Amino acid sequence: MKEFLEVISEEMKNAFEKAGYDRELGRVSVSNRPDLCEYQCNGAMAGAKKYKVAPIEIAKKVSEMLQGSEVFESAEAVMPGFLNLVLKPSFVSSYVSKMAGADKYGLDTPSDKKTVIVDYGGPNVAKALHVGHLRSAVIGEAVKRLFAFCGYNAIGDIHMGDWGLQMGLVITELKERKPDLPYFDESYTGEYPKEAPVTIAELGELYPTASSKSKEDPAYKEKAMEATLRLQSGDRGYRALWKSIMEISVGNMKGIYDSLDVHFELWKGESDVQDIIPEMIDYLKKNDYMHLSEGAWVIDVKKDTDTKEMPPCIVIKSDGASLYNTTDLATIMDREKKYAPVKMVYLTDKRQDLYFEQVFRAARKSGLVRDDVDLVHIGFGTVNGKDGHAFKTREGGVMRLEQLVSDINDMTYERIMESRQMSEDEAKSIANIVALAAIKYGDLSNQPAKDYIFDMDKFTSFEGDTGPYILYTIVRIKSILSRLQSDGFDVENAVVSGCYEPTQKSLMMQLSGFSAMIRSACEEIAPNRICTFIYETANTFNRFYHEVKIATEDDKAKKESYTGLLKLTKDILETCIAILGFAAPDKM
RNA sequence: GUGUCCGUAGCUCAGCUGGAUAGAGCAACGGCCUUCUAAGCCGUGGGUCGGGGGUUCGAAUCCCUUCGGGCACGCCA
Repeated sequence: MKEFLEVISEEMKNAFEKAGYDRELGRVSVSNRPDLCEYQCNGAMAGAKKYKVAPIEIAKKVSEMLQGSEVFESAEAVMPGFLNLVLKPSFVSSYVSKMAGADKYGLDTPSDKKTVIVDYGGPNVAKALHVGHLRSAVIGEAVKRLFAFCGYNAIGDIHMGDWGLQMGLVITELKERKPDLPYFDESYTGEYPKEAPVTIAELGELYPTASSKSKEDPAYKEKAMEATLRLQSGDRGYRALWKSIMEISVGNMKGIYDSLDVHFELWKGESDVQDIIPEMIDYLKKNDYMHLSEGAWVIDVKKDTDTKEMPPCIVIKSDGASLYNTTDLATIMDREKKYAPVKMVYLTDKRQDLYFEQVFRAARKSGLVRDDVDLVHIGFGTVNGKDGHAFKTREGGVMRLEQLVSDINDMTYERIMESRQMSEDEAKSIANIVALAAIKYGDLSNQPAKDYIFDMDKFTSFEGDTGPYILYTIVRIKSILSRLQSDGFDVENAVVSGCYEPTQKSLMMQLSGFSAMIRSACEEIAPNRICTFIYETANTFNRFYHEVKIATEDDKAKKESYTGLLKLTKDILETCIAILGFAAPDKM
């Protein structure tokens, strides 16, 4: 289905053509002066020079061509050459009515499903999830769902850090504490215990301890590196221990990601590509993509057009070990072979911008991906506290993700109990839904690349541009619909048939922008656009809500059309928040 | 030093490919609940869009320059 602005522009372009001007001048946009008109066209001014005519003359002529238009109620030419447009209510309502009946509310999707891989989450197996992991999870999940909605086969990969020095550190520290474990007994040939040697709480504490020890004590660090090497070279006991640690760690992560309604199709990590690294290295060497520099194997990624310094991409360190770059390149190669995606999207901290630029260039140059595969890095900003510095707990420690979610849940629960009457259980379950909306909307409504301030009080205050406000609006709609239902009104078959009120027309025009908004959000990988759209939609709806009483409307035709619009508004809002990764309760 | 992102109301932020009086939210103040959830709606006050040049009929938006800040810059991830 054609986008709303396209349909309108088409009408305008025809008028330009009929008036003897280039039809491309007829592009219509939403008015930035809502007090004057609904839509506007500035083409007359753009064309003035070309035709050596005063813009107002062009505008006037075009305006004449639009007399009797089915689309425009009025198209007024005003100085210096604007075309101020007001739409026919009948045109608006017929478009909206078609939208309501169309698949995905009229969004066109490609007939063949192309694959997009979204690489997000990126947790470190040895470390507890903290606030820093929030953005990657929240934005990544939204981006993945957005691609899926737009007709792609979207695959989310968590890409865990499960193979590096951090594992060696954890193993070393564990060995110090529990040297009698069978994993450390080289002569042991039996089955290793099913039960993990550490609890998740211990694990969370093991890494920080080991990490600080290794910074102070070179001998300790040496041991950790040895342990890492031993693990990587396949020591039976170490592998079994690693597997055991992985299991509890992954189990724990799943729980936390589930609580955020974040789900991955692939639980891959650095360890998964170990087997193909030799093959890749071989390929890179054979084809001379790699050369030795200062003892390390590197791929030169400098381009003549570069105005900045571009260090080479190091693939093998001078001590012969692999690193982050190695596994990332191998992962690209692996994904290319297994999924042949058209796009790979990475969500990490923006500090890794240069790093990904290097990796992408290296992958391209060496032909690890086809030329037309789009490799994009979405670097996001930091989550800060009110003081503008990295978000911390009250005590000044690192805020764990679990803690953060549970704090927001509690605050939300209290807020509900303050102003609503319901059972404790009901309030708790609603609190979880609302809290998730608060967290995710609070994050997603910001541009990904910008740092933002995670203000607990603001996020749980539920006023203004917040997730809860959006949910509240949806709940209001649900409430009317259920009232209509219980009044015996045929909600199910109600359709948008006519337009009677200004606020109703505004709401229809707002909803009409849905598919264009989704398309641009997807093209630019900007979930914040969806937030802006639903916020505007909620505002527009609430104005309509206050203006028009639906349940008590006597006119049957009006009531039906209102109800149809109500349903569409609810469906579109719910579709949007589902893409963003949260949902609305039935009441709140 | 090189590169990169940013600087918009007291605070937090929108402003899409340049367009007519720069928008929201919070905070402040004033209205609106016997009628579909007041977590809402309506209204008031508040900004030389960091500064200076330039391009243009027209600039928060594009170009240059300058000041201020964040971040990154070969063997970490």
